[in-house]
Amino acid sequence: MMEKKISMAVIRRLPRYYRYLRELLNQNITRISSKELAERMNITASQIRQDLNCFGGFGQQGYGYNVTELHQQIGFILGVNKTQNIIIIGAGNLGQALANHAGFSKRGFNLTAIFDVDTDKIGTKINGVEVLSLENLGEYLEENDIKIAILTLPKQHTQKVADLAISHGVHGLWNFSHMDLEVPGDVFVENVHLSDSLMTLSYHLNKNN
Amino acid sequence: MMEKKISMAVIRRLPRYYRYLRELLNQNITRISSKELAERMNITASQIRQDLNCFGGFGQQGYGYNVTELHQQIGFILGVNKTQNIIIIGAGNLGQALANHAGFSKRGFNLTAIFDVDTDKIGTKINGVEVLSLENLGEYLEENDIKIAILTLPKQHTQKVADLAISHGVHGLWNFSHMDLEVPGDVFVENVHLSDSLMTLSYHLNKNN
DNA sequence: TAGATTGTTAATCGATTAACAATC
DNA sequence: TAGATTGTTAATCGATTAACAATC
Repeated sequence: MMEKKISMAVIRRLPRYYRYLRELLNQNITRISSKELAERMNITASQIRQDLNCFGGFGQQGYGYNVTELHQQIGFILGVNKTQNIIIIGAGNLGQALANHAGFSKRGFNLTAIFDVDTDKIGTKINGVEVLSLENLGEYLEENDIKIAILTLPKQHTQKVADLAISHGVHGLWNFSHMDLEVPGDVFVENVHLSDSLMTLSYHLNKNN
Repeated sequence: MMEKKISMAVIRRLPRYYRYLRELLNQNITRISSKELAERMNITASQIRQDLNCFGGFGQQGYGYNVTELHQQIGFILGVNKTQNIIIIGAGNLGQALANHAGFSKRGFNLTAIFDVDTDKIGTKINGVEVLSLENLGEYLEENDIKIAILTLPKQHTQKVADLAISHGVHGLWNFSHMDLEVPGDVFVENVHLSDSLMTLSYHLNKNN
């Protein structure tokens, strides 16, 4: 499928396009030019056309883009057109919040299990999903088709749990631990470093002091 | 303070430097060269020196950087050396999880109140912090020194609540709603679009299909 | 056909890396 | 002093924007 390498900058814009196209569909707008979409998104039309052409010619000269089709194509590129199983490792505040988050299932992510070490939590259900013992993680991954694990556990344990998950077939890690993971080249890590994010905000409020 | 414009790319790396320097301190390492730090962080020494020199010459030729001093300087640049009051607007799953998150107070962020519209929640406490009615938000902001608001409410209401907060002195928004905010030029928005982040991860697992 | 807008090439801009003189 | 490593300038690389021929 891949010909030239797609830059990270482009990839990170795709979900935003997807979001704006969804909004257009909600407003029953079926056709849009790069120029008008650019105005709505506050970027250049040139960037939109360059970005989309990384994946193919989705538009039509003289007409623009068909919103339904473009939305669908980007959904396909992002892999949200199908169901993907995910697990959460770490049933703390954040893990629980993510388990209860409604938005993920809408985008095809199917939470099948939550893992923790706390015996008070093991055996209970969060948002209808069972909490299992971390001891059974390897076994569980062998028996189920899980490519994505959400890491919401204390940072001291994150690397070794990640290693375990990877050794049992997980290829994508959504890492909420406040540290960087080392993984093989064929595993992708998406970091959500909340403290880093908050510090960036703080910087902007304090830069003129 | 500011002379030349600091690029966003540099700013987003600062919390990561801060994190690695903290780690060095924990290991009782008091001195480090850009070369060695670069190896640990998997970036180039050149980039480290360029980044740091945006803010001043923190190093010493022939020696390297004093870890304690550099850590402190970056903390100062990020504004985490002092206490900053923050509020959470929206006491749902995510709002509650953030309220319970221990890490923020460690970096000087002091949660003073949580706002919601749910009468069952108003008057209760989350992690020792009172939940107040959203109706009292404007009044509260007038009476307290709050520069940062965390937005964890349904996206349909986020823009108007943001407008209200801004009109009462809030200058930084940590936006967890799945939408983009429009704000005046002197207000900074840091977005945490979790769905976008998860879709980026999904892309990488599906790109070779 | 004429008008509009894409796909794509070329130009510009900014960020990263390399090189090295300054200096501790 | 000699060795090491910074601060900073120059070179390279990549990403964004502009321009325009292709074409619906």
